[in-house]
Amino acid sequence: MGRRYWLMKSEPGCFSLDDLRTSPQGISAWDGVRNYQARNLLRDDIQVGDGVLFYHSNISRPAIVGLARVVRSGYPDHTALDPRSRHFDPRATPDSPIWYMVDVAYVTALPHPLTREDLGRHPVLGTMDVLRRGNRLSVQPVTPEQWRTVLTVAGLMDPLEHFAGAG
DNA sequence: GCCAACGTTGGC
DNA sequence: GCCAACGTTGGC
Repeated sequence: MGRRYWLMKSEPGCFSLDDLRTSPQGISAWDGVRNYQARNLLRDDIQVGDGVLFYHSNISRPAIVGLARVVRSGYPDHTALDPRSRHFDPRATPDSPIWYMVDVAYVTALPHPLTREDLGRHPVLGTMDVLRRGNRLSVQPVTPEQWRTVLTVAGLMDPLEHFAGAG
């Protein structure tokens, strides 16, 4: 299986793209996910090298604000074992950790954030899961086409590159 | 701050 | 196994 792409949501007041950028070596665990569907993605599907769209939620202008990549695949989320953590889950044990996380590395901020309005009026991006009303999944799959389109619309990829070698 | 949508819990 | 109650998420 080749590289896959994901969108990860975070409230910037809790953990922002800038928090990731300024983490040691630009790397942080994506911890605290307490939803089984998202857990399954973290544990089973997300692989090293996968691309991540970093999305800021629960603010006045929610938006895709940057890119990250996965640098460690799923491993037990130890914050579930820590009674002092606000992500503590008394059901979790070292043998049965229940919750999983991955490590992600900062890649870049988008020159301009892509707001929901931006996404919604684009023919390709308008179908993204994140726009679906009531969708609360904090880790979501993104298609390769959506990934490429985000990069192009954000100005991170020269559209003329498609024609390289064509003449 | 409001509230709709969603996931989880727990009584039955 | 059903489903009402509850807590949380997250756009607006």
